[in-house]
Parts: sequence; structure tokens; C-alpha cells
Amino acid sequence: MRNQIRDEIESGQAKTIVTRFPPEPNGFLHIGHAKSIWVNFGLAEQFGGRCHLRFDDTNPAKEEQAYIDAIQEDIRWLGYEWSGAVRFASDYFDQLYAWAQHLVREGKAYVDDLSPEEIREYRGTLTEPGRPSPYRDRSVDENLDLLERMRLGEFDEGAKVLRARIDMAAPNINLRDPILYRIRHAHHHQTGDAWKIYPSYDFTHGQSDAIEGITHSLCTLEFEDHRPLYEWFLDQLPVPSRPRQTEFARMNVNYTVTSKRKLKLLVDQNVVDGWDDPRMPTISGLRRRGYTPASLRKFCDMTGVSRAANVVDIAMLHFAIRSDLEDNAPRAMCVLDPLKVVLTNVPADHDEAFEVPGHPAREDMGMRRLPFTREIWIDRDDFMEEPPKKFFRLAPGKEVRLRNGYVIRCDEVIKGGGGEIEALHCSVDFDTLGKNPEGRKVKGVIHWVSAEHGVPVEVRLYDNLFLDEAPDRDKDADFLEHLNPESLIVVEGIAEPALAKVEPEARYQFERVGYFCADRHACRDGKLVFNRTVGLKDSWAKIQKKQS
RNA sequence: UGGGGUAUCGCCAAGUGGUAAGGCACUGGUUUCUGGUACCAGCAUUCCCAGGUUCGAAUCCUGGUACCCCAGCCA
Repeated sequence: MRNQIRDEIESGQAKTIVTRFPPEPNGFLHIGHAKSIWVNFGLAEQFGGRCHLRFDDTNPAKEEQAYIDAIQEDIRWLGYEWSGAVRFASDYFDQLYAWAQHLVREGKAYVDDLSPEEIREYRGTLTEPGRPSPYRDRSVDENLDLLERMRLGEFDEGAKVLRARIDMAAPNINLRDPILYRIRHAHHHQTGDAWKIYPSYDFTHGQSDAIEGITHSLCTLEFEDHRPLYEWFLDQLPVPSRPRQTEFARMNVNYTVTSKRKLKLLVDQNVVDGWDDPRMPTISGLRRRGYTPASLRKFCDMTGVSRAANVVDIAMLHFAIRSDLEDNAPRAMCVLDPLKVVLTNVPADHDEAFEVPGHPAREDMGMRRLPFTREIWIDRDDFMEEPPKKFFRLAPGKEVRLRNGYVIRCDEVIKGGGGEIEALHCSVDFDTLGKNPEGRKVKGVIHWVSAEHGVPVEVRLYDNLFLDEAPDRDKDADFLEHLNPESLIVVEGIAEPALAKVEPEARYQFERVGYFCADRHACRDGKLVFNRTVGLKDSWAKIQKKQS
């Protein structure tokens, strides 16, 4: 597609390119829309053209102002700005109506009194041609009069429609006298009660493109069958420009669903915490999860555009955000499953602090203070009483380095009455700060937090919402059966004190654990809530799996 | 059984008659105060199948096969 446009530009066939992103304001944008946004805005940007935002608002029954606002916020957050004002298909209702009258005068459209059921019957099937409606040959004057009275609201919803007169026997069902206008006595979020009839998608989209001077009307494959109709209208009507429709395959991601119906169901049944729940594949959900605009754009770039059916591995999305945050997220230490460690050769009043870099490779991120005291927390995962081979962490009699600090040795395991491990007694080798110990190698490094200075944090460990990589594989089997019961696990952790004053949406790498983002709703009034965006790669987990 | 599409590595995806890019994943290894990162190496004698044209075919031709979309007064 990029090549096609480049050729057009280089051959002088096209001087500039104008695209548009045309969402219907009836739901939240999701990862699939991000792809479309990236394609439309990105192409325009690349070729020095423009991209419009146009709400395709021809169905007042399903649309809401709230969606209009949310969609604009999502697009801007992704880093794009549309050319000119926000546009609406409803801006063109007057022109569209005039063009409908034009078609009627030309004998190319008629008012049909058939009921919805009759229209379906008359349309025929995939293999049988349709039959003409008995109202197909009304006079121009009668059609004009009826159409005007439809507009004025003289008829009930469903009583009449305006149809194009094309070919009831066309092998392409879209050409069997498609519906141009239907009666809807509904309040419209933009035009109020001015209209009692609303144009269909087919009668609106191409002409809106033409009015705006769109050169490339990019859409998904399911509209390919509509292209002949798109062109038919442009041929019949005195439109000011000639846009061209090009289709590409929509993007799917495994372990997710993106149909608006299913997403809405998840929200309505409180399976998730709203449209922006961090497990939702919506743009606002991904944002709250901690994805960056750049990572989403990179993901789109990595996956590309083609016409083949595709299901992108969610591992690619994970890669996109990890590689962004690896470079751009400051580091911090946070213990998720605390185990107390008493450093027996450190005095109780010892209060040392290390100055450590905010990021191992980004000097511009400065330094942070890491207090070190007699009692610290480590993660339970980092200790094993009977360690298997290749376990480089702490174990009785073994040494490990405290990240950014000293090497310690585990001298004693303190157990409670039930045999559960309550604490560890360890001793510090004070000759190991910033240097390796003499005569031996300590391979393991673990993260830790001063018990005295650490701050409590709520950590929300998110995972895929579904266990099956194709949750909606079965046509109508319930996709909710594939829900992951562990898609959210909330733990109380302890973080280093530098995290005490984070801003909502601040992103960190919790060293050795993963990337986390301060929740933009819950992180208020001093409360600290972090969402796990994605874990770090864990090759120890792989080794363990192999060993067992 | 009508019309419109698509088939290249486990997943994306370049390639448009000159002898199969790249990314993700995976597998080894090096470096490392993150079992992270980085770096190095490996990973399609073959492009849905079968014929054909050609000096030469993923690319052209013929015939198959599989999968996706279309019968809303949704978009």
C-alpha cells in the first residue's frame, strides 16, 4: 500500500495525499483501531499530506457524545493530530439529501414501501437473484414527494426507505438496490431533531470522502464488496473530487477479543473494571496498563499491513513495550512477596544510604538515594532452603549480592511453630560495595528494600484476560469460558522510598521483576498503586521448567 | 451451488522472472552488580498442491485444494 502511494506520487499521478480516520462514535477505540490510526495518520505524515478525523455518525441510535470525546483523547494520546476541525458525516446531511433528490430525478432511486422482512425476501440469496420491488417504478414526482415527506417525519420508522435503482439480479448483493435512507425518529447527538431520516453507510462514506477531498480512503477487507457501490455513487453524482478506496486486512491479536459487542459485554457484566481496565485491549486500557504511545506505534510498524488474514502474537506487543521501557523507564526496587532478613552484623542504629543511578545507561536520569538498614525485605522467591542446581540466589550458607549494595551470606533460617520460614539471619561482607569479593565469585544479585524506610504499595499483577489464544474461536460458544481466573492478582508489596511520591502514569522498571505503571485513577492522595504492564523475560523460569 | 478475497518459517511480513529480506518466538554462546539489557551464532534447498512455459518461476499459464468476507432499514 505504501508502495502503491509512493508510485502514484513519484509518477506525478498524485500530488498530495489526504486520508481520514472514520470511527463511528459507538464504543471505545481498541488496538485494531490503533492500527488504522497508524496507517491513516502515518501515511499522510510520511507523504506530507493530511489526515482528517471524521465521525461516521449516521446511526443516532447507537452513538453518544461520550464516545466522541473518548475517541479524540485516544487519538491525541497516541500522538496524532488531525488536520482542521473535527468533522462529522452529519455535517454533510444537507448535501447528501440534495444528492439523494438528484438520484431520484435521474430515475436512479426510489421510495420503497416494503417491510424489512419483505425487502429481505425480495433480495434473494447468495445463489439466487432478487426480484424487483413492486414500488420500484414509481414516478419521479411521487418519489420526490414521498422522500420529502419521509424527511418531514410523516411516516413511521420502518414504513419506507429510499433505495438506489441498480440491479436486483446483481451477483454482488450490495448492488441489489441498496438502501440509501431509513426513517429514524431519533435524537442525533450533532443534528438534534432536525432529521427524521438518516443516510446509510454506503450512501454517506464515499460522498463524504469526496466532499473532503480525500484521495485515499483506506478501510478493511469486509468493505471490498462495497467498492463497486462506492464507485457507483461517485459516478452518478456531481461530486467535487474522486477518492479511491483501498482495503487492507484488519489486525487480530491472540489471547484477546476486539469485537465491540464482546468488549461491551465484559464491561456490562463487570468482568472487568470498565472500558479502560488494564486488561482490556482498548487504547485507554492499554494506556492504563502502562503501554506508551511509542510502543503502540512500534507494534503497528512491526506487524505491518497486508491483505492476508492474520493473528499477531501478543508476544510482539510485549516486546514493543519492553524495548521502549528498557530504554526509558527509570529503575526502582520493589519487593512483592516480602521475607524479612536481619543483617546480624549491622547495628540497629545503622543508617547508611547508597547513591545509585536511576537507570544503568541513562545518566540524564540522575541518581536516587537507597537507604540501607539492619532489617531489610527480600522476595520469598529469592530464597530456597534446598536449592536446586543453578539456583544463584540465597540459600543457607550461600552468598548473594544485594542489588546496588553489599554481598550477604545466609547464616540461619528462622522458622515459626508450623515450620514456616519467618526470617533469615544473614551477615554482610562490608568489603564488597562496588567491588567483587576477594577470592570468590558471587553470581546472584537480588533486589531488596530497607524495612525501616520502605513504603507500602499495592501492586496489581495483570495477565492475559483469556487462557485460550483464540477465545472466540467457536462461533457462538461462550467466550467467557476462556477467562483467565488469574488475570488480576493484587499483592501488597514494599517499595524503595524513592517511589513514595510518584505521579500517576509514571512508569518504572522494578528491577528483576517487570515494568510497572502508577495507576492513573487509584494513585491519589498518597496511595501507591502500580499496575504491572509486562514482566521481564524470565530465563530462570525456563530453566526451572526444564529441570522439572 | 453466486460474488469478492487470501495462501511465503510456530506468529507477523518483504518479495512483482534471475536463484527466499526483516521482526517476534525459539535454541546455543559471550558480556553483565537486573537469570534483564546488549552482542554473536543457529533457525524455509523452499514459497498451499499438481502439471506446464522458460536457460531460469514464490513470482507467468492451466487445473485443483484450503481458509476468510457478503443475504442489517449496522458500520
